Amino acid sequence: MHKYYTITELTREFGVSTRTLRFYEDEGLIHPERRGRTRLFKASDRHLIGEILRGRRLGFTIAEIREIIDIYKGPPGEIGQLELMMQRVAEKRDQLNQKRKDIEETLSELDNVDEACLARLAELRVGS
Amino acid sequence: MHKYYTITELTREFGVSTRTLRFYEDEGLIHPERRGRTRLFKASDRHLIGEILRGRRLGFTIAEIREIIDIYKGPPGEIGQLELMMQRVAEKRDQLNQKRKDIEETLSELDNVDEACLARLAELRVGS
DNA sequence: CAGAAAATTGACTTTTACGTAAAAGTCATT
DNA sequence: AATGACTTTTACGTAAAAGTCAATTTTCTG
Repeated sequence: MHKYYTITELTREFGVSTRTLRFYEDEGLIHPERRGRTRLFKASDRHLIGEILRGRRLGFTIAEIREIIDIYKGPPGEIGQLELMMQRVAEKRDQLNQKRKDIEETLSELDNVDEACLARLAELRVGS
Repeated sequence: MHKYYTITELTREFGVSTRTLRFYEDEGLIHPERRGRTRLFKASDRHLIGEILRGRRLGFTIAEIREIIDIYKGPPGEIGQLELMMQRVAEKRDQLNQKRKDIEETLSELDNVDEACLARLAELRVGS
């Protein structure tokens, strides 16, 4: 039961252009099958595109996204490789924690602005 | 008690180039004073640079960072303006919540990878 | 099987966010 | 007065990440 997706189905679903998906293929991030010259995307490709775009929303570059994808590809066999991989995981985790902290800070400042707006509105309604 | 910062003091503190800070000035994000032609940065400028770079780490464009900064500039007086501002705050909050969700998902996948690595390492040590 | 609709490649363009180099001006020390 | 560390403006350059356009296939549909 292989359901294949066409490129435009996916562009519609994810809100990106065909050019973008082809670009990701050129960059080696995805490897859709071919029937003739036409690309056929499987569920796993679709899933991967989701992860790529998630990385993009977080401001990661293509190179960084590639690193993350490589990590997902599953643990290798050899001990040295495993330790290196765990180190890379730790680095990515640090980056993400930094971003999360940045988000919390920004959100809390937005909260302040919001409260200030509400307070000012209340004043205006009473008729300061 | 005006302590001024020079441009290179700030580049060192924040790990950016002078070009970057001048660029942010060109873009109207910061407005350092001048003594002659030389820029003098105050504590408030320094603080603002911190917020700009925080936005940058989160993958916001200069235009988006400008929007956020404009929001911080404090609530305006008029009712219509206030409502518009609260709307913009809500939009930014949505963006940030999306990013936070993206982060949580990515972190949890990294956790899986990490566990898989640990499991594999344990196997290897026992001697599979 | 024709014709429309969709997909392909390739080349060129655009936008963003700075980098870099040139040519001076500023300032504190020696 | 000279050195050295900074700083300025102006201007052109560049890498990343697509967008756009044109010319062809390919595939789907009636």
